[in-house]
Amino acid sequence: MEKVRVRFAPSPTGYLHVGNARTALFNWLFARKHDGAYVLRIEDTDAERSEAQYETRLVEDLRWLGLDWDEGVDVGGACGPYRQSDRLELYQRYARQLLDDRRAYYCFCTPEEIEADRQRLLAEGRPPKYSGRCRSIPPQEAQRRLERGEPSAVRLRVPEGPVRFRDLVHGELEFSSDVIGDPVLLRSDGHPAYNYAVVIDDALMKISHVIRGDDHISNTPRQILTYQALGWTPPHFAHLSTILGKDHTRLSKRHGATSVSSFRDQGYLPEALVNYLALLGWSPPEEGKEILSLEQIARSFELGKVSKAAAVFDPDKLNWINRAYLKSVGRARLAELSKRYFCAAGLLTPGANGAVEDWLGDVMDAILGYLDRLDQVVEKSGLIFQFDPAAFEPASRESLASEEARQVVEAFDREFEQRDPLTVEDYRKAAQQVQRQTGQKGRNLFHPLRAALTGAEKGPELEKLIPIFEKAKVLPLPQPIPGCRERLRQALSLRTGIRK
RNA sequence: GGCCCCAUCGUCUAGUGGUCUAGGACGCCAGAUUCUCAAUCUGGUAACGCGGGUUCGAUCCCCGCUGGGGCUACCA
Repeated sequence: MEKVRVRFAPSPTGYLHVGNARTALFNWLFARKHDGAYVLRIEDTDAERSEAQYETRLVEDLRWLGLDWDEGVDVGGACGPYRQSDRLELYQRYARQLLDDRRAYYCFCTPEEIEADRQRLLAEGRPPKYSGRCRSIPPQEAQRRLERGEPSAVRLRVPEGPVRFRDLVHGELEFSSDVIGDPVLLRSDGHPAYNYAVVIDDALMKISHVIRGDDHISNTPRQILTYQALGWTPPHFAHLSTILGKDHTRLSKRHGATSVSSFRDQGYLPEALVNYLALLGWSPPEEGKEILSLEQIARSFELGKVSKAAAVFDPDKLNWINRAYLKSVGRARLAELSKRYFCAAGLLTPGANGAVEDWLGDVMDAILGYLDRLDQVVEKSGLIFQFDPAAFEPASRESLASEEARQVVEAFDREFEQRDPLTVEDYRKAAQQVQRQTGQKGRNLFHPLRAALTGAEKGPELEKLIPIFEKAKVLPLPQPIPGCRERLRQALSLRTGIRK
């Protein structure tokens, strides 16, 4: 079997979008599955819209996702250059060949003429294809006009007859060539048109399978015709369905953040994003097992099993997958990853030391169950970083106002006094003591303690919170966090205040 | 307008001419657990767009319709 070579060929006209990321992913998976090569090519022939900074972002985003490439921009390779703007002479060379073979011709039509033709055809209710006006200009005349400096484009002479191809996800596809006007190969500024450049690049880079978005289906016949005119064998094609937003229109900024970098900023893990994207249009062979690594997915990936229908992007499912990964990454990495969010909120200093990071691990462990994304850490850890009896929830104030609750809290305070800092074991012993002393148990025992410690009715387990509060006492934090006894004392004085 | 693509629970999907009383996952609901909430576990809810064919029999094959999406550039 021929060597599998696939490519991802984005144009650097903006940030990497999740839709494109999925295309990149499926190419990567296919290459991995077949032990082939994955090429990254930059399609920057549209100088007006392309920007170098976007290429850098693209490379960063792809790397972050873990979709490494074997050849291409940034890594080099045998089929370079990998940036279309560096391949201009190649496009010229093959255009000349096509011209010499009379498979292509010079077109001197002005943009105004073409637009006028288009409008007329449209008005007549006919397909707006190129008229073919310059098709039969004799070579000598074309040469003369060229020498006179007349601006000209190069067009492919499209032959009669249908164009057929077999798409790896859609099956047999057929197009009538009489709706295809002679496409421009080279623009009058000498730059190649997209549909021409891809052909030259894919052929020269020996791409075996072109896997791309299904918005390219109708471009495919043109490209196949170009391969044929050059006497080359077209690659295999596979067209992936579009990703839609909740309203079933193409996923775009209107649906919120859609760039890969924005997902990173929100605190999605790359393995989660990529896992979710793979599930959009492809399903794992084993039912019920959807949390899979790139390697696991690559092993069972098949283009033929990819869905033809457009898929709606579902943030809920992405969140579920992200939660699954957040739970599995381990406290050290979690602390490391969450640091930037705490720093941004001023709760931590960037140079935080090992003890602080270790403590942060405890914090993350406590709030993990509440997180979809890492950018929620500050919000979800509010009751750890903020302690203000004046801001206690009304329900907590109320429950602390009872005599029973006051006794429980005071008893805890006495028990805690003997240990500093308090450990989970100390706390457990204290709870037993308090239970014995006050006769309170269960909810009546723990709830007043929770209310006094956090001022809230709900939150992480006390066994997790207590060591966090205690350890925080000695940490160099920008905003000090009171320990348990301090909290109890303040809560008790608050209650007294209310009574008066 | 023309051409093209697509159509199973709310969403992602499995599935095949009869075994489908249509499977899984997310979501949602309920129960279990817990000091509380979250997490977790268990259970439940929910779909073959419509109309014609073909066939002994269609979710699965064909046609039409409807709906959605795309292309229709000297953009990519």
